[in-house]
Amino acid sequence: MSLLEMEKKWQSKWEEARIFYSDPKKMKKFFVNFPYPYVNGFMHLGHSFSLMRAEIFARYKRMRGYNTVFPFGFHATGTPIVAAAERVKDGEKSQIEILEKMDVPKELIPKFSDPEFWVKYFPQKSIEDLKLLGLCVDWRRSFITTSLNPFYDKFIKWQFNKLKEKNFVVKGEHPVTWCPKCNNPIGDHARLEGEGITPEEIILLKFKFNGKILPAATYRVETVFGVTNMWINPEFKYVEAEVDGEIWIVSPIAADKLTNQKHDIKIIRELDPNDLIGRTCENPLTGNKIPILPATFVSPEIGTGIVMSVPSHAPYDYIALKDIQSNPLKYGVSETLVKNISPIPLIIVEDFGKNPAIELSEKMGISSQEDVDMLEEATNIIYKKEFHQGVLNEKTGKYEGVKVSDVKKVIVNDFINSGIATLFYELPGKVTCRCLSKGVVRIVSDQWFLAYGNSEWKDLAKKCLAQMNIYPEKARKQFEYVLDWLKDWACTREFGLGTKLPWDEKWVIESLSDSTIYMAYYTLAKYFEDPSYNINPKKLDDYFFDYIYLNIGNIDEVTAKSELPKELISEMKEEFEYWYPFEFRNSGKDLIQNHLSFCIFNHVAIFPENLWPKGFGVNGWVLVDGEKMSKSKGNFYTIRQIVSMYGADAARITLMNGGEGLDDPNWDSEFARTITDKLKNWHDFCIENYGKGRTEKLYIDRWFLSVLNKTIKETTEAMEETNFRTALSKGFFGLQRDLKWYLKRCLNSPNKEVISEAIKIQTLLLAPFTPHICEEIWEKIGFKSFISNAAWPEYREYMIDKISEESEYYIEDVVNDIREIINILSRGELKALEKIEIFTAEDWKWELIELVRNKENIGEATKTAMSKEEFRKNAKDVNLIIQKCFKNRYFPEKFNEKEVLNEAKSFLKEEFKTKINIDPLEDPGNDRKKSLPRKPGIHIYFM
RNA sequence: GCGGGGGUUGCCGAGCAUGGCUAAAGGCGAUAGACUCAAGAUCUAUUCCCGCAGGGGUCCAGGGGUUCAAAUCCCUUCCCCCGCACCA
Repeated sequence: MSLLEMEKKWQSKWEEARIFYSDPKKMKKFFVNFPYPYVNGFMHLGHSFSLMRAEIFARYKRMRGYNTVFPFGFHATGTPIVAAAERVKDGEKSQIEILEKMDVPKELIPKFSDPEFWVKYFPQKSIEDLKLLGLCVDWRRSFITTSLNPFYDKFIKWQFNKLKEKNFVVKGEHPVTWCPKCNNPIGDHARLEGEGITPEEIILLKFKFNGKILPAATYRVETVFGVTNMWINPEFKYVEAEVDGEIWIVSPIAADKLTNQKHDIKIIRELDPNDLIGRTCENPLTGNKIPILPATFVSPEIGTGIVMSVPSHAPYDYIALKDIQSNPLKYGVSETLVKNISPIPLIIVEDFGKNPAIELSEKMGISSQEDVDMLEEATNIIYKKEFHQGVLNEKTGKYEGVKVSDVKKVIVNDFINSGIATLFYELPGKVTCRCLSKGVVRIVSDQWFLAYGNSEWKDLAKKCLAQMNIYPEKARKQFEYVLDWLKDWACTREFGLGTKLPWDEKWVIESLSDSTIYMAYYTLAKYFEDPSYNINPKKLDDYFFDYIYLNIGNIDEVTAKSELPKELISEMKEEFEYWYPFEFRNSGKDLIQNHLSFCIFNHVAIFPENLWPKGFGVNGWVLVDGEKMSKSKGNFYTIRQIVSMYGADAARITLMNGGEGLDDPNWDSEFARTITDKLKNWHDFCIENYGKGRTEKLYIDRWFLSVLNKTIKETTEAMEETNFRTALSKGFFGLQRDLKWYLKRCLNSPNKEVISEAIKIQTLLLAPFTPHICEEIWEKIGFKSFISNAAWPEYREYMIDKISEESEYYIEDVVNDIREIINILSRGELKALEKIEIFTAEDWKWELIELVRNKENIGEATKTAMSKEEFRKNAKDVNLIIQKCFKNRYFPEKFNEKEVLNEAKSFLKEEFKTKINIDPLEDPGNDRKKSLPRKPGIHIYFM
């Protein structure tokens, strides 16, 4: 039978027997889950590693005797699917290609213009794929999110009502990237350019100009103390406008931006920049009168089109100033106006002198304000240096002596409070919407937030984390950091699939926010998804979830309202109470800073302490043969591709062998290719050897039983910590090596009981990883029930036999020594051996070791030894032995070398295909003298 | 910059929290041999350098230190990866 057939066979047997359909039982339970994937495509290698960790742990715990449940849902909330469907509708080529590349049948593609079709198609395909991988999932509990699933919809509404009751959902405003034409926020997926760009906060400083305001936009408020002049662009028109009751002068584009940022704005008239150039305005902070000068580097697109000039710390300003001072007439200003302008240094930085901008501009050889690239670079360097290391000087008044990075926020607040500055948002790069319009920043008001910044809430979350298992424990710090740092999260959108905010239906609950406590929903999904229960979602409201999840209300009321049988409601409630909380949820480490932390927050907000999450596992991102997986590199694989190329068992074990901990696991194609044969060989070996062999007990059998038990111990420990790679390394590769040695040592004649035991143990240890082939072996060696339900092997302490392990190391060392000598002497060419003689150490050498074992140092030891006549006459060897022992701090325990060697004699004979003499009476080469304890003298005779 | 994780012998990766049996597991790759008409698979050996008797030398990002002894402890420098959000 081919491996593929084997996999098919067992997958259908599992399904028939419904062995992974887990229901409450009077047993200890284990609840494993995985963040449901977003259903805009097939599941791929990236998903498979994280979910495989959940899978392996689930199978392991099942074998450890836990009633284990592993449910699996699908996520459809959010905008990407809607946007993609929209694109299909528009016949957009690139989107259609994406689908084609996924091997979606051509005739189905038009159907993808409906988001609902995605939500039907991909979950179904994903389930197929995951079944091919052999997951032990209870598929009765699968569901999709959003209002397309009325049950889930009700559940999310309940969740948000709960949060609202506790004042954890609050209203506020926040800036978004916005398309003025579509009248919508532009998410990353809806952009032609500018992915990842988000609004940045900048400050407008209100310079006074004849009762009007010249608002200069800046990231660097602290430099207002050093402004020497203002810049405006002489080539563009400006406008005068009434803004929140003041008269502002800004570029027309800036006027538009202000409208989107909640400012009341009315344009009064257009303004020629030349009417401003040459005149003076007033620094609102220092009261200094400063000239308004022309500069072409000023862009009307950025900020307000008005720039304050700080030549000491801004390369642009310095260069522009130099330009104009060297040739005022060219710029149409009088010489007297500019000649006395000199930079005002404000910030002290270690690696620079007084005027960093001047130094750096000159060092880089920037000559004109048109050298944009170099100016940008210089600006960046200076900004970073000054922000992180800079300290303000005496010109900055009360801020003197403080680091820029420490005082920036304070300055901003001070300025805003005193009315000389206001907040403004700007995009740090160009964002273009799919409709080709340019994105702007818009302040969205009446936005709803989850108040993760709330300190009481935070404290509860931290308490929860402290009680949780984190796998690996190393990741805990990261969680602690994130819980501290999380701020309020905008939890509603105006667009996309999802559940409507129950009390404000213009909003849809955002995708990360509707996925925080849904693990509790799995316990009920089994009922909701089964039509035979005839549950009407319209009847299910908060009262229902209150009762099931929180034990609020009474059964009679719930029965009446839901129109469901009392017994069913009780069963559902008991089901939830049985399974919850969950023990293990595993994901990529990228979800630490949002989803997993949100999961903690929402649990502690809604559920009592006994229902808080018990454990999270996190892992790195899958590499493919050492490289990041990406579609453009052509190393992007879906689960179905992987399974069809290598088979499920090979794929599973390859994934788990790829890595553990927080390191990025590596999918090794070479390993995947070669492991199949190893597994197949194991299968064949089991069938050939199980229940066969000699009945006589030998010394080496004891050794192997000891090793077997040590392996069980180490593998189990690794499994408990979800260190699956270690588990494979000990429990498979290590054991295989030991088995090989065992077979060699007993001259391929294993003891029947021992070999059968080994076959059982090895197959059991492997079962979570490669369940299909293990089921097959299990069946063929005569077990009637599934290995998936078999008990994990128990470690038996009394089987551990230190002495036989030590003796075996000794034999190994002897073999290695003999081999080394042969290699050196024969130099690669094969010479036939005549015989090998082995001489064990004389008793007095062992006695010497006993004598010096507890001595402080070599001198002490030598002195003691030499005081005895019998050692004195072998002074040279005594010295050698003492030195060796002390050098390695290793004093071997005495054992009967001759006996051990004799036991292994036939093996040695077989191994070297020659005669072996142990302690022969004749010793013509005086080889016995060379023997040391645990290191016999060896003499090799060639033909 | 902040927070986290790392840098080990051709590659991947153990070991490092409890320093000594560590030239440093295992896998992969490579080389040689066995098997085969042959390829693959499998098996055996080798895979830092030197060595015609089991030995010696140099190694674990760089530098310094502690110690009888350091890949392992301490200090310092350099380098890489991830996150810093309103997105699934």
